[in-house]
Amino acid sequence: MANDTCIRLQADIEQIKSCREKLKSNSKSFLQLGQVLALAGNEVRLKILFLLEEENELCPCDLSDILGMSIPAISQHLRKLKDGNIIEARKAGQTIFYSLRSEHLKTLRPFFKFINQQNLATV
Amino acid sequence: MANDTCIRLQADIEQIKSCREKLKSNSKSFLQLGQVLALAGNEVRLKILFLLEEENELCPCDLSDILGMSIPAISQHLRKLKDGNIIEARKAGQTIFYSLRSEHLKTLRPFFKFINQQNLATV
DNA sequence: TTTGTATTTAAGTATTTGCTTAAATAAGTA
DNA sequence: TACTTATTTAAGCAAATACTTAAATACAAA
Repeated sequence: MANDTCIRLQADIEQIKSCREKLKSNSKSFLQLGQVLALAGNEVRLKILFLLEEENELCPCDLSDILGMSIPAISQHLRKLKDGNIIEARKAGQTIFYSLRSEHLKTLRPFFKFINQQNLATV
Repeated sequence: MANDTCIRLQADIEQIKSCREKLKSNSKSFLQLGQVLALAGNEVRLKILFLLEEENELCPCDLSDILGMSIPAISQHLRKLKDGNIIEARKAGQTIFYSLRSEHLKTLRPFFKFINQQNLATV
């Protein structure tokens, strides 16, 4: 945070002040949305989320097969998604089924929509 | 990619096959969307994108003031967004104004909408 | 109880990320 | 021309990320 040169001479001080306030009043949203986007911004996790939306629920073993990745790698991605409250777990015997939490569906649905639209466009 | 244990005994082979195909036919979308989400998944860059949407265009110096960060730090974030084709630059004298590229607005708008909705909800 | 299956956890590591400081460009001004 | 301003680039570094392998946990069946 070196105070080198700024602020610039012709800067619109009012604009800068207003921007600072906008950030401040939305700070919670930026943190919250940023976390969800950071999780979805990994290609493996994006695929996992997409598959959970499509199939309703899947277990780590199935995801490992589908994505061609090791089980621990999948499990660690699932933990991140679970820690971020994006997915939840259901136990059935020794199998654990993961599914999307409805609270975040509103945020995620535009992504899925985008993917399905792209698919229609290219086929 | 250790082939440790999977696939599980009661796995639905058809489901796994169908999922693999879904991923394959959408592979371009996952790559593309994943890159945009990875860029937006950083809180600083999310704020920059939000501000560019609100203010139309801003220069690195203004963003540095608004966000309270060094100019090089801002500049490097802007370069990432530019490399990802999310923003574009316009030169005016020695000042460079950055703005959102319209192609990606469709993907980004739900985020801004979310932020503004949250703001309404909490005020 | 032993064995096998499904999953998680832990430790190690190579790569990426996001900043820092210092130097390099580029364009206006004196 | 030299000096300031706006921005980028480069090098260095601490922290985070995403995998690996090996060990631990939990449940079910023989």
